[in-house]
Amino acid sequence: MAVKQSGKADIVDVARAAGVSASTVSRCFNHPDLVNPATRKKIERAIARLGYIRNRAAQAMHGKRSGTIGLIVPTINHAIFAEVVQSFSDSVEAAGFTILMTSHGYDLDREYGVLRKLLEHRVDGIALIGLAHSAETYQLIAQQGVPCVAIWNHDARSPVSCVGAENFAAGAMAAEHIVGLGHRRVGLIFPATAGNDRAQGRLDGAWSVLRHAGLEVPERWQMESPYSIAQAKDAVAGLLASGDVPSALICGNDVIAQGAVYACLKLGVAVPDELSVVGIGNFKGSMEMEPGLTTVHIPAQDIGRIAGEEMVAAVGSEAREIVRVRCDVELVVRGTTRAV
Amino acid sequence: MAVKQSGKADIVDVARAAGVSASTVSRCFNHPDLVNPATRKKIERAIARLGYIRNRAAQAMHGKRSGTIGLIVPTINHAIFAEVVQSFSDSVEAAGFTILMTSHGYDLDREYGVLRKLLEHRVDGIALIGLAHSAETYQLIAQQGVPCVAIWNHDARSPVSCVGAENFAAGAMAAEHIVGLGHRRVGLIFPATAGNDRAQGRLDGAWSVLRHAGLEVPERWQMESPYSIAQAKDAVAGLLASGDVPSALICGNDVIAQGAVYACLKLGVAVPDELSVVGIGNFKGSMEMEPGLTTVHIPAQDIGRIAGEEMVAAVGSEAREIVRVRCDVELVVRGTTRAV
DNA sequence: AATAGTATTGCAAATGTTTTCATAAATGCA
DNA sequence: TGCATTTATGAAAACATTTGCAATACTATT
Repeated sequence: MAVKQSGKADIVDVARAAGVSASTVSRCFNHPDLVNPATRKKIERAIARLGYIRNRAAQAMHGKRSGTIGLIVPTINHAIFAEVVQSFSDSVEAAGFTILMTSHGYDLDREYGVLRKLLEHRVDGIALIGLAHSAETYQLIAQQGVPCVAIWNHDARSPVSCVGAENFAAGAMAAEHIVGLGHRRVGLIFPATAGNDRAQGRLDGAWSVLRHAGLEVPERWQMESPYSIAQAKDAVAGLLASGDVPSALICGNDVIAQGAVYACLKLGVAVPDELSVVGIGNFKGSMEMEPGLTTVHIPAQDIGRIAGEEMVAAVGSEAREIVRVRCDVELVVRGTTRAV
Repeated sequence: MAVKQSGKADIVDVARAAGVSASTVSRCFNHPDLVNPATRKKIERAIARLGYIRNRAAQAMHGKRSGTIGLIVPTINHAIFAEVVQSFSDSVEAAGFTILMTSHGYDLDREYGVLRKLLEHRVDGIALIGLAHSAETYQLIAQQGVPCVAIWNHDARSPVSCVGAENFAAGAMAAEHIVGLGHRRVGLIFPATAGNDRAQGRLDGAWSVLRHAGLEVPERWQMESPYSIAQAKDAVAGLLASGDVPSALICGNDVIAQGAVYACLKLGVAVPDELSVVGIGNFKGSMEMEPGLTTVHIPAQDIGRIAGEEMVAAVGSEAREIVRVRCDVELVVRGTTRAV
């Protein structure tokens, strides 16, 4: 019997080639201990000969797992998400799952749309970034009863499981460091906070500490910049050129901080002697910069790994309890800050 | 009639609720023009009321598209892959596909394994990074007749479609720039080339130009470093500390180049006055560095977008012709190189 | 009014697999 | 040797959907 058109073998072709029934072939995959070692050999040979590849779509129809985890990110085109996505992905792949990934570009309506698509594919679980999502998104997840883990933020009152750091604490820690060094003239540069609860939390944390210390921040020292080196550099260069300059700058993340340091380098402003700069995140490269960036470490790799483990556990169990894991942040003092 | 257990509605529940047959509901999704607008309304209301979500696994069983594209990357934890993955992903998502993503950590055997898994999920197409893959991988793709696009490299004799730049040209361009500036004492720092045809091509290109110019590169100036700022910085710092230093350094990519520049900054070696540094890639941040990095621009975003478009086209057509798109590289001279 | 054509819908078969149940063969024990 | 178990296998139903075909109702044409 000749091989059928290549790439079209199904389970009954294999069964025929091995001289057994389709049931036996199926069992050979799913309960190998129930089939005679001799027949198993025959079947395995037939599989190899025909180049058979199981069809998970057909398996998934039987209420079985699809073997996929849906991952929804704002964008992967950032150092920080790339790192957390990679470790999350490694972690769930180790348990045999594959990642179905989509991005929404910080648009919560698009997020709802891609969530629906993921559910059409019958993902076994959903991972999201952050805890700021639309009511429809949360409702759909609850209604479908699909395991869900929010990555990156910790909140004791989160409506779904979460694994992450407290952004408020991170922002507060950065500000405390600056205040503790005696700075009174402090600038802030953060991204727009709409739909970005990470940034919002950090900013709130920083403000809380600054207010508590009795510091005012004039409007012109409150800057907004997306997570882009180029735009942050421009914004800070503008500030430096104005001549009216704070003695310290708290940045929404390390990318912004890096842009700020480059702006200083370009305009001949000494860091940290004339301006102290603190970032948040401790991204790759922040340590190696010259001078090394003082920042608040957020353990992205741990967060991704733990989130993956929680996801696998949730998919494996029937209970839908909410688990919340807090990963601690930590101040890393390097060369871009000094006492005034 | 009460709603069934939430999240469990199937197409016949919807049909019952709308007072039509399942076929009509199915048609309502797939050939809406064939169903009466009035019935369509009824059905849509029923869908909304029951919170029904189509099951693509069941659709995929009918030889229909699964609506997924498999994407296999060595790692996403690099600026450069993140960028190309993002634009590829945007591009295929615009056509309604979702990305099934896996990584293999530069291990070609694992690559074969994850490819099989992707095929089990009946992806409509496969995207790979680079053209260096195992014979089994290529064979499986050919045998399954699944559309395939290799991203990142261009090669006129590639066994599958490809969209990318010629790494040989990129390496040659970097070397020509250095030679053209009159440098005779040149160092090389590249990652290990096993399983990484991008690096190999660049290195070959650089060597070709250097040899042609009659330059020798002593062993001690041929360094190896992975794509890591930290390790590149260490390696170059070691070189600088040795006292026997070239006048120019050609780096395997911008991450390595950045590490090299930081090493100089740290040890007080002036760039470009004492050492010229050229990178390859033109990553985000390379322009904003101080001094700005001279590098060879590889249009990652274009490559990702075009690869996505080619993928969508290939999935839509029956023909399996190989198409090869070359994206040109370009020298970007900034502040880290000067004539000697 | 008869005919032909078109629009709309339902029935039933098909898709590739898993699983339940039943059957058959082999084994252990008296 | 006969009976009860155990082991190995197959037949058929089930899963959620799509689609070819047939049936019906409606519209236009003569």
